[in-house]
Amino acid sequence: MSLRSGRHATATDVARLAGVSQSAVSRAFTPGASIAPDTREKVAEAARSLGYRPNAIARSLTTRRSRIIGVAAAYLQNHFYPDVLEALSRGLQARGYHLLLFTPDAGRHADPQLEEVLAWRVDALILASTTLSSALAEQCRMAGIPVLLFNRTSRGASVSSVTGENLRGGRLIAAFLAAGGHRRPGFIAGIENSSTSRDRERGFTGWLAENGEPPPLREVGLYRFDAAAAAARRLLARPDRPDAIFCGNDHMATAVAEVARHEFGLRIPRDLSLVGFDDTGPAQWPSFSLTSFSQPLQPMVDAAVAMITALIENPGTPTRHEVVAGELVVRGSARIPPEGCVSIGGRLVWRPPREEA
Amino acid sequence: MSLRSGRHATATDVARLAGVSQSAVSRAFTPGASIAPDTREKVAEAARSLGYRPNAIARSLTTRRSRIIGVAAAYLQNHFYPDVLEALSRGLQARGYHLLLFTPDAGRHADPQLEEVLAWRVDALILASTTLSSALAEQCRMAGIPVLLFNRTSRGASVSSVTGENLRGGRLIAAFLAAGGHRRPGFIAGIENSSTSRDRERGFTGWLAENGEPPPLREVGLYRFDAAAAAARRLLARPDRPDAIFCGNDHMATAVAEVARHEFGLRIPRDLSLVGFDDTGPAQWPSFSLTSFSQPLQPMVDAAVAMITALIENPGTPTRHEVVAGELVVRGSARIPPEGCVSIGGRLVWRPPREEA
DNA sequence: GGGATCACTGCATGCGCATGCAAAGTGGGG
DNA sequence: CCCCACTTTGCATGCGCATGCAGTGATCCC
Repeated sequence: MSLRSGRHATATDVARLAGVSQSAVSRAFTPGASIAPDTREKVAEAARSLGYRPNAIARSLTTRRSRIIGVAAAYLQNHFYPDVLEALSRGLQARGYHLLLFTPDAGRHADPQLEEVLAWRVDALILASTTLSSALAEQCRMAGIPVLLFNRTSRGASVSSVTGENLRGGRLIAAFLAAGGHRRPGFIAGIENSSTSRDRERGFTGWLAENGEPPPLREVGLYRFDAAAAAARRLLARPDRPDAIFCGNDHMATAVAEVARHEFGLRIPRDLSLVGFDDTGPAQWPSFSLTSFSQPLQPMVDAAVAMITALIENPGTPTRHEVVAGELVVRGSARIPPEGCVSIGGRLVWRPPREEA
Repeated sequence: MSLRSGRHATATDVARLAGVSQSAVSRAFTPGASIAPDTREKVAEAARSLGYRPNAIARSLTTRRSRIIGVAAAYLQNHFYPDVLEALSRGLQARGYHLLLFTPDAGRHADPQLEEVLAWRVDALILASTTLSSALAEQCRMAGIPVLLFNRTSRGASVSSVTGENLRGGRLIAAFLAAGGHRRPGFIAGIENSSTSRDRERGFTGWLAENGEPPPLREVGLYRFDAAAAAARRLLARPDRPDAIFCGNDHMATAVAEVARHEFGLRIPRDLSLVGFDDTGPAQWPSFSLTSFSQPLQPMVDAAVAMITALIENPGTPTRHEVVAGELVVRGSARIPPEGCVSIGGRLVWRPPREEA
């Protein structure tokens, strides 16, 4: 079958068999190249019989485009990220890109080795995890490779990002809980120095302060299940236990629900209202039925794909911070305010009676 | 900083600056190559000042080793797979490999484009999904690239695999349920033609038949949440509703638990016993507290990493089918038999009073 | 009918690095 | 003091493909 046993056939092999030059073979596999239809056919024929496929590695070397996009992801326990990964992969594959996975080393510094990323000459890098330092992003940007932050932003507005409406979501949830008659709110933060957690908290506490509500009791859950469970234990063991808890994401909210029910015997929402963020995964199951501010997966991924391809194909593209709109999806985990609920597209969402920017 | 603006520095650039040949630079970055310590230092110095990193693409071209491993994964909703992905990535990164993600196109044929896989000259391919046809595996094997099936096997024993104890697990669960006094077992299969589902079912029904128990009521859940929920509805709506259900994996078991409780008002395990397979993710949460046959993640991943690197570095390695031992982890979702439970490493597991192979 | 336009094609070269080979340098032992 | 063994180095080449450039016919138009 193949010429040199074990080896893959090369363009030269195909050229020889088809009686054309290696250039012709290359052109036959390059859309839009100048080549006669029957030459193309001859080449295709020969390629078929040799089982030839252009070598993407070699192609990358000459074109200086790897068509590989690095994606740094950590802590896939949070269901949001696997979903993102799968959708991103599909979206980018459709455009001829593939994802190369980088996973931070467990023990050490949370950044995956920058070295590795640069060595692969990835066409772009997506940081899809709130736990990664933005130093990596900055370094890559300086090395000239486009970076996109997914579900987080960077302080210096120099790196593009796609996020949900963290600030608005936080405010809306505060308003929602207040409208539901809660007076002792609690908040479980994600990772302290992540923009996402900060914005959600800022929105939440901001609204409370502006509206004369007491500030929330606060614990840190690090976006992790076990840490959130521990935070919940601290919060619920207090004599002035909160009557509502806003969790930085759904993943932590499920942990809180477990602890509240199974360790403290609380009923949700009668004894405790719970609100999450993401509206994804187990949170939607009847057992949790979590009220949550949504981060619509497909729109966010679509935005990311569009931005990343724009950045690659047009290096001059200015950095942008895309904020994808979400809704406060109302389910059963939090007391429902007497007014403000509207049904949209089969979902119950909450809109504040008087909208506050 | 770099010579040609925007471009990455090359080995030649570094060589010029360090006053050595390009070969020396190459050797400086090749562990074990013949090079004097101070030459290496000069090179390192120059490389540092230029921000040079060897180009992995070019290196792959000359070494004919991409150090990329393709991994085909689909339906990351099932929590088992994200965990696998993360652990695999970490394990392989530690050995200098990276994962390139292939996702089957949503609509069409479930296989990711074989073309793509081959084009990238991946050093190996891991099929980590029960939903992928083994045709792909076969073709790759014939193309000379090592293939490893993860959590599935192939009929013709020509492709290596890592699986859990599907057969024994199925048998054990049958014995466990029988010992718990259940007399109307139900079974929800995964994907019909997946080896994993077949083996689990074979073990389950085999034991029942051998021990004079009635055959289980059977439905198909396709390893998917919604399909499993639908299967549960069919099963639970019957007049002769099963008193126990063995689900082909935990993901489906959670779906069944949701339906049983919230749609049929059943209490678990009083009205219905539930057993899953995988022992991972939400199944371990108190709300589900699922009794489940474990597929220990780290041992399975370790085995996979060892096998895949062996296959790459020693192409002659014979195909092997590694079966990683698991335990029937006893929690609260199924009635507990009067005897057979032992506590091991802080976990309650079930061992049949008289072991049956 | 002649020059020009056009569609193809092959040649040559380079992408960035690894590596076999030979040359050069370094000691050591006899 | 010479020869040999060993270490270190540079040279040349090739990995497989893309692409600028020049060449070859062919077609076209006046």
